[in-house]
Amino acid sequence: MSRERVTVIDIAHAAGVSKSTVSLVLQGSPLVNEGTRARVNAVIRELGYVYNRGAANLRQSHSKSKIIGIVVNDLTNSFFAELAVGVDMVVQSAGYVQFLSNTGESVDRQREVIASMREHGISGLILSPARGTEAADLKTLVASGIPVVNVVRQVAGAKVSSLVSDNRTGMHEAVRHLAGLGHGRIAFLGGFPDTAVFADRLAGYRDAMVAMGLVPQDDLVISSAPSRAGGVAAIERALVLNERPTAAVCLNDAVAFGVCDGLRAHRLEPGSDFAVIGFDDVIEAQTAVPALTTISVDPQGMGRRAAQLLLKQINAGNAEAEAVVSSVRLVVRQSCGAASDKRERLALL
Amino acid sequence: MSRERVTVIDIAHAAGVSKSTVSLVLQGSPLVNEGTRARVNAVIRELGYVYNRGAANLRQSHSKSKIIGIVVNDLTNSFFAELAVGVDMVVQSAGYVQFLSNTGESVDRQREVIASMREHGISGLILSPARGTEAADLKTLVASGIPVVNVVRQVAGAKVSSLVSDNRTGMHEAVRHLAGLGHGRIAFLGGFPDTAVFADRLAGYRDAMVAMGLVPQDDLVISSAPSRAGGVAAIERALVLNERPTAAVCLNDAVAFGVCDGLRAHRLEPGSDFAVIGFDDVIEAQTAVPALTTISVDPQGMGRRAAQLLLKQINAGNAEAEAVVSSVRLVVRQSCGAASDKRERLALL
DNA sequence: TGACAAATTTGGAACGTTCCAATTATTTAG
DNA sequence: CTAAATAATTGGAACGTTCCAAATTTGTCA
Repeated sequence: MSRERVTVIDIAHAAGVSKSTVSLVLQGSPLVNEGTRARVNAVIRELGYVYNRGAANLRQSHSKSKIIGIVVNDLTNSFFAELAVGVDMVVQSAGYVQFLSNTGESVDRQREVIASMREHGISGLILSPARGTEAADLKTLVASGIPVVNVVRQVAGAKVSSLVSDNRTGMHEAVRHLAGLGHGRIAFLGGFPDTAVFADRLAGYRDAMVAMGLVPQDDLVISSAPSRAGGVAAIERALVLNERPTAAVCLNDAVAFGVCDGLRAHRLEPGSDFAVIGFDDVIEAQTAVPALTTISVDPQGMGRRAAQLLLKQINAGNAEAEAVVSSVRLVVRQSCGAASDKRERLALL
Repeated sequence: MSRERVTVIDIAHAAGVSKSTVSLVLQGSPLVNEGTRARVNAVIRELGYVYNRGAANLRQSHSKSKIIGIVVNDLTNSFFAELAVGVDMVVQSAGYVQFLSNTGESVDRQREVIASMREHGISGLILSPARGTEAADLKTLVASGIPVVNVVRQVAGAKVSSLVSDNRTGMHEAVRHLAGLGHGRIAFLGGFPDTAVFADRLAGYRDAMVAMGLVPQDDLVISSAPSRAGGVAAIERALVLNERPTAAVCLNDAVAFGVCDGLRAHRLEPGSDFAVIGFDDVIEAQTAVPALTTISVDPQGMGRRAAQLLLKQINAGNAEAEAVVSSVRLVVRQSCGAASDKRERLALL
């Protein structure tokens, strides 16, 4: 079935030039005569030649493999799917192709896939590290000069670039908005306490509480898995407190959706009976009912930026690690029961 | 920064054996003495050697690159994200790594990414073809002996394996269920008429209509983009018909969600005022409000099966193209206003 | 036209692995 | 103890490209 491969030598032969010339044409070198170039290109098309990057990589530097890796901790979360799409867009148009793997929060799996990607010679890696990833896990990778950009989560002590959203400011905004609507008992729901994201967002929550003259009570901070199911669990616990909160900021949109589910299970309507704000602005946030008020981080844009950052580092040879924080903005929709929506809601009744 | 690479020769030297022996160890050959193997492995770890698959591929057959490609037409659709996760699971544990690309329904982009993947020497490809893909687009790929498995959509005339869900039977089930609930005017909403998926599902709809003694009227078949926005548009058009439908089967879940949105915009509550059934059973289907009655195709399982099929073909050398249709089942939830849910609904009032 | 410069082309040595045939070391059988 | 068989190891060619230094062709100017 598989007829034998057409190589650069076959092309050279058919075009009546040397393999070196063909190679030059392949690389778009300006050194070759226009006529020759045309002839070679014609033969290439005619014989159906396909470039063998493996062979080329053997001779060239590491950083020219035109492969980047992207490994995320949970691809079923649409935030990461979006992120991957963003990355794909920019690497694709830069002529790269991406290895994508999902770790499902397993550091073992993560170690394996990164090792596998290294064997294949990736020029760079975009990583949303699994929970529990340590700087040591990235040690050999960075030592070998492969640029790494961490997204979403940082790894303490790792000398790699990172792109995270402005978690603290974002959560600050969310709390301020709720306080502005008159809420005093605002809960912080969801997330694993040992993650940087949790810490940052919680810090923003606390900042804002004191800034708005409220008391950040520890029992209003309820951690859980950062998932829809986690959200349900968290609101369950919040609703049995002696002094129930009247509003909540959630670690992310998934948790927020779960919180809405949980509220309904208790005959409470999110938006009118209880205000909830998410974080991320995943696609479903705007179409859900009620539409979710959330902090928009534009996952696809974040993917694009991460890819650009990575490509910059790849091309720069050995740029310094760079930490960029991506700004976020509050998107007010219905789930927080904002004034404008209240009017609309009343009009319906 | 990047210190020079450790090669098999360095290992050989340090372990006091020849490079051939090291190579044998790397491949887990039984020909090498246990003592030697242990010594070599120790050195490998010690020097931090990383296997260079590019070099190995140069010498080995095409089919051993341990890379498979997966290209989908819309990664932002969580159906495909799920599918990719399924594929990743099985290829990962088979020691493969996957190139993943998104075409966004562009055949040009698709052509580019497939070409790029070929250059990198993929051993096989899982493809959910962009709209408008023709058999000719896959011609060179299959001619070069690279196994291809089409998923979700087939490409007429292409001699490649395919894995599609049983669209016809699934839609048949959906319609029969609605008819059983007493609905007579059932619309078929969403999808582009020039796709095989549309044709199959529509056929199932028509089958079932006549089987249930109903008349399949053409004005009840309303095509649109197979997206949430398309669903909104489709239901808009359905609601201005002289004789409004009272229920709808939708091309997929995305359309169904859009239909629900559109219904609410007209003060109609999906589930009680109008029955809607989707297709795919994406993750959100069970947590949405109302939970979506839909035809479950288990996207992740489908990804796993596609990957298994592909790996089988890769290992077989040159297996025949195989067309497998994956069975589906109706999952009754709230959006169709099924009896069990009506009771629950009444209890709430 | 000759000399020099510029433009183009080229052979061969790498790159890091696998594979083959051949070699050497170790057992086993007689 | 030797021959044959078996186990283990090995050097070198090959894979398809790029890179370098050198060679060849073409063009320019006096």
